[in-house]
Amino acid sequence: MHCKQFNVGIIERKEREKAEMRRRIVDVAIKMFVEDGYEKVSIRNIADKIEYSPATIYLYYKDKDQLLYDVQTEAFATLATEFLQKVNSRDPFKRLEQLAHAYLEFSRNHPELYDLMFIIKAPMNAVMDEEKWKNGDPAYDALYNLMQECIDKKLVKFKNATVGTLSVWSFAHGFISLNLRGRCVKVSGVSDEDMPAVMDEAIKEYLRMIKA
Amino acid sequence: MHCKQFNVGIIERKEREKAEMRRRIVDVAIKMFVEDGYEKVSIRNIADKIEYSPATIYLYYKDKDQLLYDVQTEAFATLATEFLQKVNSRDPFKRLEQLAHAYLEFSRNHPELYDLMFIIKAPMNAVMDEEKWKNGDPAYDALYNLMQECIDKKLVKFKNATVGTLSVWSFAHGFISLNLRGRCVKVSGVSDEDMPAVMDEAIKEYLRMIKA
DNA sequence: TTTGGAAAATAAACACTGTTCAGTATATTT
DNA sequence: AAATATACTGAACAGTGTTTATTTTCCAAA
Repeated sequence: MHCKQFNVGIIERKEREKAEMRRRIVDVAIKMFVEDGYEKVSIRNIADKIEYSPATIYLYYKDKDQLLYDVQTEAFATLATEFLQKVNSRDPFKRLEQLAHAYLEFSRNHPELYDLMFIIKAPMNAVMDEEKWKNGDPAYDALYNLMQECIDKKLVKFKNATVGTLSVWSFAHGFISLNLRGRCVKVSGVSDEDMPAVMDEAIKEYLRMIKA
Repeated sequence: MHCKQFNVGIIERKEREKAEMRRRIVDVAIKMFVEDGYEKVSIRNIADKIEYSPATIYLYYKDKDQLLYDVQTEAFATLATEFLQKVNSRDPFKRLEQLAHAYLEFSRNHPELYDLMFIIKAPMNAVMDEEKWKNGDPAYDALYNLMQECIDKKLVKFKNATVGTLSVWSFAHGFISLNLRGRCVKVSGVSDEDMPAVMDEAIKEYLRMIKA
């Protein structure tokens, strides 16, 4: 109970080491996601790769959901980077098209990350009911602000930015998730190779329709 | 190797009993899905409820995926029934609206079934890569044929029935699945109670947009 | 420099999961 | 009644997330 910690340098190093360990865990987890798929990501597998005991992970994360939440954070950071790179047009509506295209491309290049970000339940269990889910904010806000600008400049038919944002997002997510889960190809008769083209056409058509 | 079964009545009864047992298993499984959620549906839980050993279930189903596939079949039958009841207008475009509404309503009344039908991976593992997924066909065809009729009568903007069908379906599924997975409410600022209204409005707006 | 105590890591266990298999009980045929 | 085929199950295997008691490591005071 008595205060016995005097060396500030050491507690700082300890905190640094704690953060480094969390980084190591998340890095391995995200790598396993991308390389081996969601199924292979177990606490024991992660522990094996970082050469620690499974119990050690629980010294750094309360449970698996909390860990997956941090992995999700990382995945959203990747998406944000790609948005910044690819959404750069002067014309707001063109930026909307670029954003949609970047979103689709991300889902194709990182399907396992997309899963974790938008489909899988687990990481959301780490978010308590009262508090807010912050991971999705930058990506959502990027679309929302763009939508608001398009509405203000009368470039789209939407009157309400929230409805417009959710509509565009849902349209893209619907296609992507149905496809990722094998519901799309296996029922529509569209071949696996042609699916991306169909999706591109549908998105293009949709964006043409919402244009004012 | 020699043919030793002579009593046809008995083998017929055996087949009947086998079918009855499969029914009992599927019925309990679907009941557990609806009542307790996907998470609680384990082979052991099902076995407990039907008062048989877990190993017995494997005499009737190769694995859990095959069982979930049969549960999915049942769920799609429920959806088909609701379609038949609620999609009855003379006007094809109105039928399209009715279909969309019925789809949304189904997802709200049976979220766990919706999950199994359109989101969860497992039941699709039972479908081999070469063969077709038949469960979704009646529902997909209902929308597809309706879409084709609307195109033929120039009631919608779509030129291609497949693109039109997948677009409408994806739009609805996107909203529903983002919402079911807690991605929608926790990022948009829309309250949990207002979400259905926002979805209804968005769908209404979309249907207005695709109208020729 | 040795000792006392805090902090970090772990082995082992618990309660689950899907699945398999050897062995038992039941039903049918010979 | 004996032999055989069918139906069923207990126990085990290999895996999961998680907890706890124990050991190892590390740092500060005596």
